[in-house]
Amino acid sequence: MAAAAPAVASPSSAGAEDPPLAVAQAQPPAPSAPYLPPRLVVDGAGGGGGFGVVGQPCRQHAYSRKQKSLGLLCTNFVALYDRADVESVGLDDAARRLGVERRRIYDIVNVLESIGILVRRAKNRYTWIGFSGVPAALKELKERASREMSGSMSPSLDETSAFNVSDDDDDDKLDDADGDTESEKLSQSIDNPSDKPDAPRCKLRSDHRKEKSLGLLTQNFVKLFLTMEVETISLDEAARLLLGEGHAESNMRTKVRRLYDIANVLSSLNLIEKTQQADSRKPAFRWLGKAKRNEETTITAALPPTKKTLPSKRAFGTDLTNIDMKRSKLDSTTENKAKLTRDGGSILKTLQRQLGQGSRSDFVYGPFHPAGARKQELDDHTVQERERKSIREWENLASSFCPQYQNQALNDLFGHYAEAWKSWYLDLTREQAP
DNA sequence: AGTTCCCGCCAATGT
DNA sequence: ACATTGGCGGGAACT
Repeated sequence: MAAAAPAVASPSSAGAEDPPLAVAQAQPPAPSAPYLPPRLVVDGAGGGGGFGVVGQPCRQHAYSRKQKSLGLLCTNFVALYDRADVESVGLDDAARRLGVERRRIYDIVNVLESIGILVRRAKNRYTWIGFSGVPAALKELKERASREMSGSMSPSLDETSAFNVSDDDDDDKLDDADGDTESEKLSQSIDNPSDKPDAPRCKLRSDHRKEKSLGLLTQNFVKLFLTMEVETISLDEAARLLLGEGHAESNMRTKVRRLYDIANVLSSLNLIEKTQQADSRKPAFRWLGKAKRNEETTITAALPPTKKTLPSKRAFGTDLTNIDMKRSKLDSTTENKAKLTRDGGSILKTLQRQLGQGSRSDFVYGPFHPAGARKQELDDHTVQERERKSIREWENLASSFCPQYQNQALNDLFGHYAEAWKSWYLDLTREQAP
């Protein structure tokens, strides 16, 4: 069953009343092409240091997993749906538009939901909340975390004595008034495999699944950042912490794999950033969503506002599709994508216009791993300052970045995103420091 | 050689 | 029974 291209067998291709996401849909002038993805984001990639100039798919690529990365997909996903007029997201629609298989969408959606950006409404249907939902979700997570932590736990020591993968959690969905989705939660309590002999009935058997869900893992991962004071965690540590001590090696490996996935999307959302552990050169992640302990009362949004670079020109990553290409398959049709690349700008244009074009927003929301830039930076002045400084980096980056792929679409979000953050901060401060 | 992590099989779940 | 969801880990791309 080679499911090469995403089956186009979709009833509502044109979507009679599909959401107006079609912003970037510019009928590709290729009626002959089988499915032809609308756009693609061609991340600089350039592997091996060839990302010299902007969006220009270096000659024919081979495969490049970077173009298929979850992070990129997430970026595109957000760019595609984060609009004022979007309220519903259909899985099939997303998959089709982004040119990926369904499975991938589930990954994205699951973590986005755990962060409050989405809520499941029904089968195949999600409601788009947007970044404005993040603060509340994080707050919730933090509270829950500290709550469950205060119980019986020694400082700086492992938590739950769970032997299995089970861990904390007391989930309770995203706040939000009104009775929305089935606020399923359940505090499982898996234990020995050989079930409980005389357990009345609170067994919750088969809920193992949920415990290992990406969404939960994401929340727990985030909790780590929100609670611990160390501001850089390696996936190894995270896995170790999230898993009990009961290491399983193979278990760890799997967990780490998942964490990579999560980290990638969180990175694309700019909630975390990849760095190196203070002293040990080990790669690790740092939380960017400022929310830890009491910090200055300033609202310093998670993303450094300052800097209004944005060269006014160049508008890249506008594509919303991940090319479809099998792992190791040099397809000659590859050259097609080159063509697709240009023409970008539609969304951007639109956005700019509705944003009051011209750099009104200060800062490029998503300089996701600007490949070269970041690397160089690290290399340059070996990052050592363990604390703050992230801001600095941003500025730095902002002024020296190579805009390959800057998703301007997100600029717009920044507005209410910051706003949300702000209120969140005040809220927090008020409540924990009367 | 080690790290990162995409891909998609196929088992739970849902309808 | 068919459709959705989504663990899970092999193994390839990328350091």
